[in-house]
Amino acid sequence: MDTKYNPTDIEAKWYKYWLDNKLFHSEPDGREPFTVVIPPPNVTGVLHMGHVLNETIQDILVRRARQEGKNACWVPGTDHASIATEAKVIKRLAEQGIRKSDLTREEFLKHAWAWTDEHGGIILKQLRTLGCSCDWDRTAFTMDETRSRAVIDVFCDLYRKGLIYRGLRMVNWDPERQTALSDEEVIYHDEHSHLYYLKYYVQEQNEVVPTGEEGEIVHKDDKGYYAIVATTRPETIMGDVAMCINPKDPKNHWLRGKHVIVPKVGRVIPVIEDRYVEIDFGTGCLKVTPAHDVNDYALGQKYNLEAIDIFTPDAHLSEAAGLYVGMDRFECRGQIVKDLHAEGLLEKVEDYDNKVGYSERTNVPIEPRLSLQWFIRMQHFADIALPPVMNDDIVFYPTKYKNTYRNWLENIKDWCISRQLWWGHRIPAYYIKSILDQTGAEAYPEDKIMVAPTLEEALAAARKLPGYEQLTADDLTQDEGALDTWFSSWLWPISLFDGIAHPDNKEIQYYYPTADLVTGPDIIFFWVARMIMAGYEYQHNMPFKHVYFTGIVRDKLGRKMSKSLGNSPDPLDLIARFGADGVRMGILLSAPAGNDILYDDALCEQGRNFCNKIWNCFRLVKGWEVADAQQPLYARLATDWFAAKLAETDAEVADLFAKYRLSEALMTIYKLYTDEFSSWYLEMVKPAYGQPIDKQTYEATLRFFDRLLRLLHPFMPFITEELWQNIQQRAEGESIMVAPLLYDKCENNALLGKVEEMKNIIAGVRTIRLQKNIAQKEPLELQVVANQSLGEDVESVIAKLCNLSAIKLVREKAAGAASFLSGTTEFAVPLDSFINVEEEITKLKADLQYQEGFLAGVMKKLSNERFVQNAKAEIVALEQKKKADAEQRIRAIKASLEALMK
RNA sequence: GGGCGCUUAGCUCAGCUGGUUCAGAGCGUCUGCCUUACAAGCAGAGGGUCGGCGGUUCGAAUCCGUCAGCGCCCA
Repeated sequence: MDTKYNPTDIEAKWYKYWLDNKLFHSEPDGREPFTVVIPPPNVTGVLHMGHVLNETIQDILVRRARQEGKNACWVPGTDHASIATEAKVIKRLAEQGIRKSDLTREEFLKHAWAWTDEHGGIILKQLRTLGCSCDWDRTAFTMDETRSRAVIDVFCDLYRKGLIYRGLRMVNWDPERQTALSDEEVIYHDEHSHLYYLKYYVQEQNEVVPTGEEGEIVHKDDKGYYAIVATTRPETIMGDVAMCINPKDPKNHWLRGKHVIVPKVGRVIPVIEDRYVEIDFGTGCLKVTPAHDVNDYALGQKYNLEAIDIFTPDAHLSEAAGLYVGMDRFECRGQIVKDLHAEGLLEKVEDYDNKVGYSERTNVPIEPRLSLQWFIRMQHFADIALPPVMNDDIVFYPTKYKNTYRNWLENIKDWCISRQLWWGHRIPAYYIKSILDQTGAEAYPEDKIMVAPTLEEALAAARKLPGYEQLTADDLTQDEGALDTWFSSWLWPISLFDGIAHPDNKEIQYYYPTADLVTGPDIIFFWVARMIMAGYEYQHNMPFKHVYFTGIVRDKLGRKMSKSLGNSPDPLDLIARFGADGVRMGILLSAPAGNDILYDDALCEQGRNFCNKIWNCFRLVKGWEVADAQQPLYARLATDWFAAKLAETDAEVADLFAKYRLSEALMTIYKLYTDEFSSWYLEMVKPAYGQPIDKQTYEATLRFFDRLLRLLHPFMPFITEELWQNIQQRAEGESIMVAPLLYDKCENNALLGKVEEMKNIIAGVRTIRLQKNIAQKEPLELQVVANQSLGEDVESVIAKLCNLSAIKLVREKAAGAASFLSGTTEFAVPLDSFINVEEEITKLKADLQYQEGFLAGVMKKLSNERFVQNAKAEIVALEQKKKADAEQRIRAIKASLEALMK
């Protein structure tokens, strides 16, 4: 064996072995199922550090479940990411000089599929290098046949149930992609902008009568009376249809019932009154632009105002604006401000910080826009999805996200599910052309929309309408929109098992509900909440039992990883450098659930080093010659002790898994390997150079190794398989992957305590060697100041590890000895020439001072009557024990000091 | 503006149903070692008045209040 572990070839070898033996594949059987569905990455995406974290965690859970004898099934797949993918396709077409508008929908989709075929699945291939044990036979895509069918069926079903409606609403419009977005796809950023104060002259100049009440503010210049409106968006004044004041605002009462003239535009608009207006914002006068602001739209509805849409879909000024036609919205802002200023219509400009919504996908400022879109009524879904999380049928890790979840569901808004895109599932709604031609889509009568999975079914339904019996397919035209990608993702745990079309099929019955979902809290609304809704709606059950929220992977300075910063390492490159096992350990080590992880190469380095450590442990053990000899006392103690230690750790790790504290579980195993197994156990049993080991100890050691490898396997699948295959000859197809965890029950707290004490003594002798600079090969004598010996077995280990010539029980230690305390017992190493009396005295005095201080603290407690009365009996007894121990130690130290000072 | 969370060693975090010599872990740092599995290693050591203040209690990192700083979500 090499002295160093070389992961590259070994990893490729075992991944192929696992695939060849179909070890990832699952079929329903009599075992308990353990299902995980992958959060489908974007089909055209590539592996990044966030995926590494997320998929590693899933793989750990899945592999552990497999070891526990469950029928583990991890279903992989990708989603079509309609906006992102369509954008990429458009960009590529543009490079070829093709515009989307030059193509028909069908032609465009051909390009999109070509792109998908070309890039799709790259990320899934990359997951293999990470060791992910997905059932690749089940790989799915949100736009494949089964998943598409589910989407269309659900749309039709919800429409039939009255839970989907079409309506003219103010939506978040992405002018870049020219599509509506859901509320969740809008990200708000703080922005330093300006508040522009515009002059709106009163139409009825001669009728102005100041009320004279306290607080009234009347504006007048040589052109007459005017009102001032403060706005952040002066470019929208072309859409103004009213000015609104608060009826309780004395500043503006004089404007009641008047009309004002929109500056520059010249339109005369009424002054209306509504308590919605904030009296203290700006001047208390609000311009009302129903077509371009959500709140204004509501006001417009209430007061029956016209909505003038002044923008084109790409956010340029439209003909309806009358002015600045064809100009970009922000360019227009600059220009109109200049013009207003020039005409004396701009009273002043103030700095102002506000929040501006941006498209999550294109990062372009959102334009609120009135348009006809499809929505899902969400109250029903909120009602079915809230209780299971609140009463812990579905458990979130960490639990703090329960609050987030509740807040969202309790303030649920309808979900805009239509997108003006081609790449995605086309909305299965059909309109009758003749009506459409006459009336236009927006006025299309709601009761004459045919929603059906296919054109044929839509036609059949349409023909049942009185007067439409003779309709042909040509008379129907399908809605141009596509559905939000999340409308397919929310069905994922069900549609993966074809549970929408066939809700009672064998697979969905077996695999659903899934066990664990691992995802980021950023998509708790987008995805997690909606899957819960769909789960209860279509399977009448939760989609998963546990949700593990990961943190965000940041760089070591705490910055988000991003392309522009260039601070995101390429996972494949890391795997090449540190091995997949090393990277898995690195990413997991400092990733407690829900906490952001500050990635540092040093973490992967630690992982790689750990692999090397395990490798070398194995090298040592496999290098031993075995002899048919009696097991030495020290080895007997070592094997008994490690069996107990391993059992203890098994329980700890099981507990940590149950709490989803995977990072801590790995750390616990890491310490078991490095501290207990390598540094203590192996050193204890290791035969002298060139000597063989007895058979009994050797076999126990191999058994320990086997158990250790199985325990670690979910975290580091490759190296554990490699070594496990080398512990002994394995049959073809056998794998640690499917080898159950071994639990040799072996509780022995007394033994564990005894060995911990032994370790202290050994550490004490080692410290003396280091301090006195005495080489290990120089034998020493150890004196135990006590009435009772430590026991033959313990002594044999101490003698072995400390290279002692003798361990002697003494009543008084030798003069000129270096001493230390372990527990309440004093130990001494006679040193004669090595001892430095001054140093020893200083050390002992410091120790004495600490012990006396400690005793004083204990005494203070014990002399406090209220403590003795109120505290639990065992607490008081403990303090008394502390007191006795401290007194004993103080006596010992004092005796040593006296001896030294003689 | 509403809500949630965080502040413990140089760094990243655990501990927080109050009481074991409770102030911990990993990494880093320092010291000594190329000891015949591993220098990607071994053996040791140092390091924090648990964000500030106040309160409850016999007893507070842990419970309550308050202030400061940081972060996230929603509007």
